[in-house]
Amino acid sequence: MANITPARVADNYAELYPGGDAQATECSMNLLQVSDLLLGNVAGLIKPYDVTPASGLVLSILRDADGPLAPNQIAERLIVSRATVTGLVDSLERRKLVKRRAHPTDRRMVLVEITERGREVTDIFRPLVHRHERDWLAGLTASEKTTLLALLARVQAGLVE
Amino acid sequence: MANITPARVADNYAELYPGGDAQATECSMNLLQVSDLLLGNVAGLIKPYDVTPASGLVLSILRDADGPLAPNQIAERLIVSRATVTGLVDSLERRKLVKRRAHPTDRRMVLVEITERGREVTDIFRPLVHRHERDWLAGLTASEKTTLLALLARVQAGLVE
DNA sequence: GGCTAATTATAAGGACCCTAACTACATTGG
DNA sequence: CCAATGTAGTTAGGGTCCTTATAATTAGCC
Repeated sequence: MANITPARVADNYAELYPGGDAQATECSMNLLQVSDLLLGNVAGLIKPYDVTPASGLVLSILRDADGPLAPNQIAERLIVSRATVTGLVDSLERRKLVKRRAHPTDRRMVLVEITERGREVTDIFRPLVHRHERDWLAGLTASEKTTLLALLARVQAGLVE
Repeated sequence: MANITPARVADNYAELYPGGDAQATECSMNLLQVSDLLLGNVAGLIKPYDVTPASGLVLSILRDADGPLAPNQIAERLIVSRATVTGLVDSLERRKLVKRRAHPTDRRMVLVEITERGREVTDIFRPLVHRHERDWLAGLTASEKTTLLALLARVQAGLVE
């Protein structure tokens, strides 16, 4: 098995990059690495249900919504383009997990509705993912998770400026 | 501009997922979201130099190595398959940023060598990325970054088990 | 009626990754 | 020595996810 360890900057980082911050770079590298591992784990977990991370998010959003949503709204929540949502909905519709319907009043719009089968699949894979999330982060105490969340929120703020 | 905020679980998470841990789920969601933002920022930053995140990593690895590396070694460091490295090296070679050479003794192997132009490009985009990493994380103090790194390392440990 | 804005869909493409199969070569054990 | 096995790199084929640009439709407003 691959022996994966936290990413480190070079020893001579400081002299190579006078304007840099070795800690900031290490944070970036490890943020990316940990996310990649996490995403891979999730992908492997839900693959048996024929769901991918992105389409799983769409299902999840629809499952929790009060009713059908327009692709537009889904795109906003996923922070992707509407064209991307079109493709994701296409693939979900092929698998009969969602269904497109006409908007009752605005005929430009489409409403995406989760099907009964979509609900069933979502209600299976999502608890599974959540249980694994719990296990993956079992090494952190509740207060450490609180700290991590607060730090991530601050990093995010710096990234969207 | 999109108003991106930290991801939150539903209010009724606890009753929906009795076996779950809302904090763990929020950590996962935000880890992925922050990484995605970070990767997007980096990609936009290096795009003018005609470098993508993955090929930039290959260049970076070669730039810091003592000499040429075998694709095998690059794949190990990137944690991707050899086939992926073949493609990345192909694209870098097309742009004259790296060059393939025969291994002196083992004729199964190839050595990938960064070119002078590759060094120049790397020496331009990498300091730029590092300065931005510093700015993106400027909202965190040194000790907070230390904390974040420690927490990420622990999360990683939970992910590779 | 006519203009502008909004919405979805389509087309074309790029970045990134994988597995499986294949070739060439090296190594090992009889 | 040589047959079997292992290793390195590539190729072929595929999949996911995302983009921009464009088209077609409709809404909303003057």
